Amino acid sequence: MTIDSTLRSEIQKAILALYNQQTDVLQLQPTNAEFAGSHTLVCFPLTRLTKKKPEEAAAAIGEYLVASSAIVKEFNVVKGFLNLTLSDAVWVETLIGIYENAGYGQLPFHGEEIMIEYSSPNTNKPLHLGHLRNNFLGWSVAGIYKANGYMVHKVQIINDRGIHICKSMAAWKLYGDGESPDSADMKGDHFVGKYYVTFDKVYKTQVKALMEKGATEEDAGKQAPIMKLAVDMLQKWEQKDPEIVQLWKMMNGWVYEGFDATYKKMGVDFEKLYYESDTYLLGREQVMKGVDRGIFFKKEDGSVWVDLTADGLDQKLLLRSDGTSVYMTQDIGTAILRFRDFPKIKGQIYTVGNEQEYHFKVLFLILAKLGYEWARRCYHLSYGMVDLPSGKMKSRQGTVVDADDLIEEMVMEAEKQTKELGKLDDTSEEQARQLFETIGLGALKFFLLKVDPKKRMLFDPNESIQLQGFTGPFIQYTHARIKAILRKASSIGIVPDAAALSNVRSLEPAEREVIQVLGMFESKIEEAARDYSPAVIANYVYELAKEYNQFYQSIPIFNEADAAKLQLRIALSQTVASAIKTGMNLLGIQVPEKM
RNA sequence: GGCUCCGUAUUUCAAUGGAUAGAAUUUCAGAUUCCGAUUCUGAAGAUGCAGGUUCGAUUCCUGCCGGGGCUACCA
Repeated sequence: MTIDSTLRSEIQKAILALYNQQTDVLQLQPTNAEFAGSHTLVCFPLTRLTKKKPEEAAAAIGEYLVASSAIVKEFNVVKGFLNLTLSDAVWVETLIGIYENAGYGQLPFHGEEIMIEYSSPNTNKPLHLGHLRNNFLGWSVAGIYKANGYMVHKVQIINDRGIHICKSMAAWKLYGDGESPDSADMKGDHFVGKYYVTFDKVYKTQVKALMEKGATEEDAGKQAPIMKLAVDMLQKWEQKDPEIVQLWKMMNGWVYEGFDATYKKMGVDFEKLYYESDTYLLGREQVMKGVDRGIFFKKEDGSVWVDLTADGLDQKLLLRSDGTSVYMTQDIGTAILRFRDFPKIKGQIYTVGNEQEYHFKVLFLILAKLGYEWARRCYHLSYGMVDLPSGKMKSRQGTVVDADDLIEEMVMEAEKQTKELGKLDDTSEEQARQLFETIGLGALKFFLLKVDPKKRMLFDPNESIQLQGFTGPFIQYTHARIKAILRKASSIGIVPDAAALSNVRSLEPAEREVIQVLGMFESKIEEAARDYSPAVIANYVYELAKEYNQFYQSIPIFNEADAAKLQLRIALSQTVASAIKTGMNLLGIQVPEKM
């Protein structure tokens, strides 16, 4: 029973007693700092029930609560707002409850399973900044669902098939000269990406040359020899030409090796990988069946379409006139395959950028038309783009921020700034290196996760490694400092004990405030799942750390003669530390014991 | 053009229809016995424009202005 829900039922009792009315829509919110109290009941909406002015009703309810409820100590009324002050015993009890609950912040498995897809890059070039937002977001939402008691299956779809990889293949075949990532001393994904760039350059020169000879831009695009080679490779691949399949496997293999290294650094993982090359045929089969059942229709040229005009959308292509599949086709197949593989999942979450909102709207509609009732429990976790100060990232213009480079830079910057502070006396080389990674990655993850996923955001590489303010390292530091306090406490033999704590009768305001924030943790985890938003957790953990720092600053923890009070402060510190740790872990961020 | 998302301090982000719109950053002024100055306190500074709905609007509705995205037999 949380304080909020207890208080709600007390207020309901009061309204029933005073006005003989039932209501479960009470507007309860935290009290503004300028007024006394911790909880505020907004009384304007109650006028209909009470038939009184808000101020009068507020005063009456306040008086009733103080007289009859054990938890409400005082009240004051400002306009229609009823500010309530709770008794300190309630706060102490709350703290003890959290302190003794080892599983705080983690609900037990309640039987529901859910699948989350994230990452899902193309296999023709390395991961960039946008992928980082995707990966951190997906991984974190998975963690948040787990904390809410779900069994979560993390998957991704690898877009290993299609013209994009054939472009890299074509360029490598023409200019690669048998080179491999090893011989070039490059990461596999960067190596393949290099040939994708080569393709683009050559292609542009060829198009330009053809246009100078009088071809239209469209024709030139199709006629360029290197493009013809890529298209030819794609067709041969579809016909399972052994040589092409071999080349395709080799180049994708290089990319996977590179991706794996990056995933490891990012700290993300997957339970199962789906490959487009494995699912597009199932998609095609399903589409054909849909045609037979009259859900889709075939045009004269043999292409297959779905008509969504009744749903306010357009007609959408599902199979090309030559019978080959498109993006939508394989996504249909993938979705169906996943529900076959994991029959118990209640739904799927797709972590994909918001430029594909239309695609997923269509996909879910199609799946529903095909009769899959789970289609309405598929959700597109759509996130905004990451912009740079120079504007939008464009791979063709080389204005992308490479994921590997960025992580490397963040770690180096963390090292530089930590060394400037010069507090690494007793740590080994290995520990120090680990710490720099923890701080660098922590800063990066926190920076990308603290913003509401739905919104586009700005990433300034120069400013991203802040150690102060609303940042990951600030919170990491707060945790490390609490740990130092706890080490000292245990060295002088202070061990909190619930029975002793419950003897504490009065609290300092700063202590009350920390406990109040602490008490909101579980509701924040629920909220984060409901909104698919790690930003909720990031904001909460920051608030908690800030609140603790104020407490730390205003109250000398070890200058307390009263043993029970001292224990309470240590219990408080310990509880905050573990809440910070749990919260940060939901964001995929480690918190060091020392830093 | 149609559909859709977004416009908040210098800047980057907050704000279930609630009180004097919060943080961080920047600048200036201060604090610190205990555990660790990556901390804390104070000051300055904002809702694109015009209407509407109501006790109350950053939030909901309409229009305008400005920006992004989608609107492929690409993925």
